[in-house]
Amino acid sequence: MTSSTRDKMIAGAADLMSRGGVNATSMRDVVRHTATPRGSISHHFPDGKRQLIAEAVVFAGKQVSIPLEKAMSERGVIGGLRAFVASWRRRLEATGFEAGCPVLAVAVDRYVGEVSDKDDDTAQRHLLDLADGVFADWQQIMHTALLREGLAAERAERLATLVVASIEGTVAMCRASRSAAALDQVQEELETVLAAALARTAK
Amino acid sequence: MTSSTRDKMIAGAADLMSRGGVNATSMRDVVRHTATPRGSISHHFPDGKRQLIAEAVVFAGKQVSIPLEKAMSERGVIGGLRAFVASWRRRLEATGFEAGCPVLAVAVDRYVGEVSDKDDDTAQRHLLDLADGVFADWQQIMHTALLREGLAAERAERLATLVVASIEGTVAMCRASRSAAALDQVQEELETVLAAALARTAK
DNA sequence: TGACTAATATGACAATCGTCATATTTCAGG
DNA sequence: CCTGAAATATGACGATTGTCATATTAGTCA
Repeated sequence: MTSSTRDKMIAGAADLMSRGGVNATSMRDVVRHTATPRGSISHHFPDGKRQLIAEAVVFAGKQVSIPLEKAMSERGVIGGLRAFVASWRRRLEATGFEAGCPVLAVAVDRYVGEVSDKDDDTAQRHLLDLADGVFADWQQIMHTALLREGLAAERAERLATLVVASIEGTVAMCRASRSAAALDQVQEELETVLAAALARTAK
Repeated sequence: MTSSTRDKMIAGAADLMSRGGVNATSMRDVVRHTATPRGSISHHFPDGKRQLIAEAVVFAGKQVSIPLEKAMSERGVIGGLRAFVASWRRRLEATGFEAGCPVLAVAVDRYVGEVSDKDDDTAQRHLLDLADGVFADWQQIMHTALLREGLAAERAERLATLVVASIEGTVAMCRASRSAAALDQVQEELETVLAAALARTAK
């Protein structure tokens, strides 16, 4: 059995990263926040903090993509978008606008803590590749859902990028304003755009 | 004369923040990166790092809003959008996709470095208020430009939020992918949305 | 039960952080 | 030139960071 301690550390790291970014999340914070033994860090994550962050990014990616894919196939593009936005709004309001997206945090922050500049660069590139993969994953789910409803491939790709990027930006802005108003506005405009794009192919 | 050292520190802090976030930007990095005297930090910024970050946010906000406002009034909404996107693309490509938006970094990161949790909360809230003010400033420039071309107030507000949020998110995603492709896609869709919204009022 | 590995506990290490006290330099105004 | 304030230089402080070495416990299979 893979230790539950490991999973708790990963989930806790993702949560802390979503609240304060990569460098505001210390290993001591993770064990404090998750009530896990500090002595097990190097045992479960022999590559140290960069490994924990990397696994937290992948974890956060799946945590979003799995329900997103289900909502897209069950309720269509518009319904999937609504579920996507609703999950972010729930997270924002449940935490008093303290928690955002840990993947965006990895994309924005530079990981510090390597000894040489060479290792620092490769570690940073690895984390960025993982974040990029998560974003690409979310976009592809949106992309295939749009294709399924008849959109042209290039248009579907552009719209998928717009949806993911705008919601990522909006979530961060909502944290700054401590209000979900921006999320309401963006949701409405995205629904309008998607509905118009889908209506054009349906006629 | 207000010291040029002070301005260089603020600009350098904004630059480093846009590359690695708030907590990856140390005061020693700022003086190293800007070749400014380390002994002058507490002289020019008696409130320490939080003051430097705060001034860097305001600086970065004006650095964007001033040319944005000019482009909006000279070239209209579509032209202003293109100038807005182009300036971000230039920044991304000129730095090898290392530099992003320092205001987004403040919105994503939690500032650590205060002694008490009480001071930490108020300092964090202050920085978030500044970041929120910058975003609101950019949105309002877009908002008034849309009003000037005949859009209804609520629609103009929603579109302004969509534009700022989606571009902020896209810039971060472009850093992760080390490619400006997402920026191209988002720009095209935003232009389509704005053109359609403006055409409806023009008829 | 005995043995062996996984898991956790504990303390220490060097490095870096923001900040501050103190000393020195720079330089405009009398 | 003199003076006083602004600006810079320098070193140190305590606190925190990631990491690791060592020791102890837990748990599982023979």
